[in-house]
Amino acid sequence: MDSTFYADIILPVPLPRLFTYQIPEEWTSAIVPGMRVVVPFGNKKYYSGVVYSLHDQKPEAYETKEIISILDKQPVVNEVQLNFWRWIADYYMCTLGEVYKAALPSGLKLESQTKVHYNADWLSGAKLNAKETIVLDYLAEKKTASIQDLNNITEMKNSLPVIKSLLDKQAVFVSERLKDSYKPKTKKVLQLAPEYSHEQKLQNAFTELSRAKKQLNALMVFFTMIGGAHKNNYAKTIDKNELKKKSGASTTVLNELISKGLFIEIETTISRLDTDATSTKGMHNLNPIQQKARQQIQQQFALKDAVLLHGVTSSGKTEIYIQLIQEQIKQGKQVLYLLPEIALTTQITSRLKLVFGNQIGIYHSKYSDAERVEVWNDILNKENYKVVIGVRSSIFLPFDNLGLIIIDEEHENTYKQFDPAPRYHARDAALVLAHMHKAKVLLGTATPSIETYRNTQVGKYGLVELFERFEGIKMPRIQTVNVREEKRKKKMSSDFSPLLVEEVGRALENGEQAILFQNRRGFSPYLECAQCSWVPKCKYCDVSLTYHKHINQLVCHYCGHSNYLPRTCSACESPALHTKGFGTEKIEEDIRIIFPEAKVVRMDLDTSRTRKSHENIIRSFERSEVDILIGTQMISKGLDFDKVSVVGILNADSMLNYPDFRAFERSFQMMAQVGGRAGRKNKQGTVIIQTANPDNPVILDVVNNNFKNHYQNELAERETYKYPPFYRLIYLTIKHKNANIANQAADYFGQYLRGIFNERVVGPQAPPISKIQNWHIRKVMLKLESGVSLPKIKTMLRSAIDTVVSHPGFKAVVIQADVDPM
DNA sequence: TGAGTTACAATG
DNA sequence: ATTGTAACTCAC
Repeated sequence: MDSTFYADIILPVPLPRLFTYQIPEEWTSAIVPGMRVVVPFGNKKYYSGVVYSLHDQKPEAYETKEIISILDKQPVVNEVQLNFWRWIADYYMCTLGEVYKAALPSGLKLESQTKVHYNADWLSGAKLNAKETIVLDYLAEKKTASIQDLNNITEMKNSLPVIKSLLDKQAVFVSERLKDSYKPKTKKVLQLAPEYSHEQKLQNAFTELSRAKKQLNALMVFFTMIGGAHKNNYAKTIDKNELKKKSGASTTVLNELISKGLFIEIETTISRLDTDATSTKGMHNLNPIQQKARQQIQQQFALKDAVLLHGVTSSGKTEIYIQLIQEQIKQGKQVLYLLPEIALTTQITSRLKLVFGNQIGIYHSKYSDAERVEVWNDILNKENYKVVIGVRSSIFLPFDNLGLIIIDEEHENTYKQFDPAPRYHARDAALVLAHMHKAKVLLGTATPSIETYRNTQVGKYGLVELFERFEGIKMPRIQTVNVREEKRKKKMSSDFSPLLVEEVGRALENGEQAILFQNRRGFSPYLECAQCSWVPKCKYCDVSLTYHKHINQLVCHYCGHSNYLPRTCSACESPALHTKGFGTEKIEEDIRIIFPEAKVVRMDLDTSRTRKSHENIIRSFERSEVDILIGTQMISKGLDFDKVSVVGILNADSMLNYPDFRAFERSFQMMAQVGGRAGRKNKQGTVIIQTANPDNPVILDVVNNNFKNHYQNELAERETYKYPPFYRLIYLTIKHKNANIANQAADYFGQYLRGIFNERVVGPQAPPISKIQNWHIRKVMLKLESGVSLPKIKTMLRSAIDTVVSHPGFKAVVIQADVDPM
């Protein structure tokens, strides 16, 4: 009987198994699944991993290594989370290590950093080349440097070969260090030392300080700050920095007072998160229609685990959410409020803060990592937050008592992570998470996804409808303009139809605002040779480069590589290179010519990279400092502007013609959502859709505001062509740096799969963009009818992938699976 | 001949 | 992913 215990550890590597380590005897009782530990991995690496399970089965095939240290006294990941991680890894065909990487904020993951040290005992005998000399001279002075530093000073992408040769010559040695990248924010406060609360002692102190004028002054200011030299105030603390500012005393002066024993210095951790609001005001009473919807939701929750709230924009969904959240808090439960993107958080957060004060935590990627660690710890320790507003990744927070998950804008595809693995859909994963907590799920949207709506129709989810706009706001009038006709009649001014120009002009006259919507950034300007039609392409990817006017450069939207403008055509050397296509930049330019007086602002990925700039644009639009807002789909997401009377959709066809089975579904959602921005109290808004095909069924459904018809049409199409929700899809991506090997591997893989799955296999095919960052890409699609056993399919698929990538010659082939792709 | 590149196996 | 090693390539 072996009394040694072992732990199976999740490590942040994309390897499909756990790693077993021996637990040092003194820790056998201290260690629990969910704790972080440091373990050696490979020759000289250390990783921090998460304990998945404990057991006493000694592995027979190899010698186990020991756990170096335990980082936590309590688990940072709870049991439900570990089960949830396991589900994600199985369902989305990735490793637990990949889930671990996605789930924990990086502040909770330790990074291993290789440090290079100078060997002082080294006797210079060997000859060194130029680079080696540079590195060694630098180290002789600094003693220690990171690989990063050395890359910088040698101006090499990778200084490792140099370091390796120095290592061989024993001129340097390296060490591994783990650093904890999260540091709590602290502040220093000062307090009067307790012995000075005696009147006499204090008097003496003042006398003694009579010669140290600055110290005396600082002490006086301190007393005014605590509210006077009175016993009741002596225990109060003052922020050291504030005292410094108010008294004008330097740090030395204050430190002198500390060393004399007058002050004691206390270091306290403070929260980076904004927790001023503590009020629980701002609950609005629901109107009768909202009241009824709320009751229906509760009735449905008694029968079903998930309910879809299908409510038009401005129908007051948020107020209903607030009531439901309030109820959960009363029962001592936690609530997760999922939003698709940061654009939405600002408005919703301020609304919810009014009601729930500091019980609200916010979790999204544009927050600093330290802030995210604080949210994580707050929920782990059950401190303040009962409600978390967050994006995709907030499903990984350490909830232990969820009562309700609200998934707002349920149809949004930003809930799906594309790259890297885990390629999970936060909506679908949240439904599983809710099930684990026995919690309810409320899905909310004005334009449900086909999948979700079908679930309501087959009785899996409840359905509550809310088709009345709040406070008598009318639904907008939607019109189409046939741009083909207008072009033929030469009525178009650049990309704007006469009707659109007229309506925007009228809005401006009335002091109202307009939104112009241009679908996706990809529909953007590029350079073309007027003589031979040559178009500059990215040297690493199979895409034409996009022209960015403000930086006067060509940029690849796939790898971000930017190029200066060529002066002549590379094919025929003609200097006649012209910009083609139109993106938001060109629209901005053209609209300024038509309406020179108007204040125009553009919002797309380029202008709102950061949270702040995004908020600034939205805020200045809300404050009516902007007349016309031009944007990509970003602007379609849930923003409620009060003064928007006209919305123009400049080119509806580019979305409809997109080669994807979801093109119609997305077009409907996009047009309906953007259109929903129009309209204000007591006045009907106008939506103008510019298209070459005004009779397209999707456009007609948008014009008639007929979601049900759109759903029926779409459902029929999906069934005929074997797509979700009738069939499940798995995309498989085959990648290799060499186009030939990519082809061969893809063909081999395709045949192998066809042998197992027969006609369910489509491809392999080269995708429209067949090369990204020098990786050649091929795709295979699997269409699985409902009723097949997914776990079995995935096991077979896994072994098929293993067979291909272990085939000689295909060892460097990468095959990635994307389950339920968007 | 040896530095530089590429392929591959192992990681507990 | 990362790292070490074996096999291989290419210019001198």
